[in-house]
Amino acid sequence: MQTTAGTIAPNATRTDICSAPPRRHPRPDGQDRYTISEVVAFTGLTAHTLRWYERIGLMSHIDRSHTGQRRYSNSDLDWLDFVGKLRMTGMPVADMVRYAELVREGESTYQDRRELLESTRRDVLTRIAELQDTLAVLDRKIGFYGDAGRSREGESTR
Amino acid sequence: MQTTAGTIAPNATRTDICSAPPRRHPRPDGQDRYTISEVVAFTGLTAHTLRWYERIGLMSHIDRSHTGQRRYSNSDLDWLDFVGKLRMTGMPVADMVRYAELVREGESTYQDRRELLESTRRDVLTRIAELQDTLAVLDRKIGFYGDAGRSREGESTR
DNA sequence: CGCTTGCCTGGAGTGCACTCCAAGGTCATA
DNA sequence: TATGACCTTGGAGTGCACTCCAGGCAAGCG
Repeated sequence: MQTTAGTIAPNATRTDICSAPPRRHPRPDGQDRYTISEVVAFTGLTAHTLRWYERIGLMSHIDRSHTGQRRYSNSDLDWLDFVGKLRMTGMPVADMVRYAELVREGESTYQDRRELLESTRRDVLTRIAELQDTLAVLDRKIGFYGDAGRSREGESTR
Repeated sequence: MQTTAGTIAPNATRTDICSAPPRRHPRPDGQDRYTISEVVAFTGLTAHTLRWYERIGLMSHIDRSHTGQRRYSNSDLDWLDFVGKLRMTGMPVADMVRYAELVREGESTYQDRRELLESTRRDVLTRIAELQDTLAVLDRKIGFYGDAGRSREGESTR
């Protein structure tokens, strides 16, 4: 199933007016009724996982075809993108569901959402710092094994 | 149980001669026979986890007191430190066990160990880049909720 | 029409990394 | 010497995030 994934579709009709990142969708708005297997191809998630996300409320109910099959939209794809980012921060799925609920509750939850994102942001900064620390340790050890492979590293499993 | 955690003990007798990072141990070498609960306090791991690490071969057998209780050494602490770093990279425990086995097998495994660390290093770099990407997305969204809290973000759960 | 392929559902199963339990031995302090 | 905190073991249990299964519906094609 070859799709036009990667097509640059300028989504001028969307509502994210300001500081919008250049989003690209496989098909322009209006023709965005993707089957589950197309979304699998776009996102790398499995169909199981997509259905499960819907079941637990991480996505609101997806449009259906007249026979009941899921038809995903461009904004579903955007949401999945964002969920993927949150997943990379190590945020538990339950917290993502909480965020999704806040979004569904409407504008009154702006403050809560902002706080949640800011706390996530702090977590990300911490994690980056930890990883850079780890990188330094790895570089040091790789140095031992590479250059001075002879001199014993002070390493043992105990 | 207050300990002298954080004490700067110059471990001049250790074998990591070159490019050694300034390691600090709660007690100097020679008096380093920590109980499991001391190690819990130092590392933040649970006693359960420490015993489990030993069982699965992530640590080689720990010294025991005359009655069979575990007594951890400074180099055990160093190893746990390193394991903590590897854990932060998202490396599966099974891979860490593999690395531990390589260390136990001796110098003949230098090449393998180096390759493992280098592949881990690449993973870490990738992860840092992903997180920085995520950070940009978060900052953008936080901007929406903060400054122009009124203008609708192009966000919905679908 | 039959065949294949794709999709549907609720519920059960999987793998990972712990996490806890029961039953008992040990150690420090009063 | 007694009390209570700490330590031991093998094996079972937990929580998370999927992952799969059985049984069935629907569409496209020779």
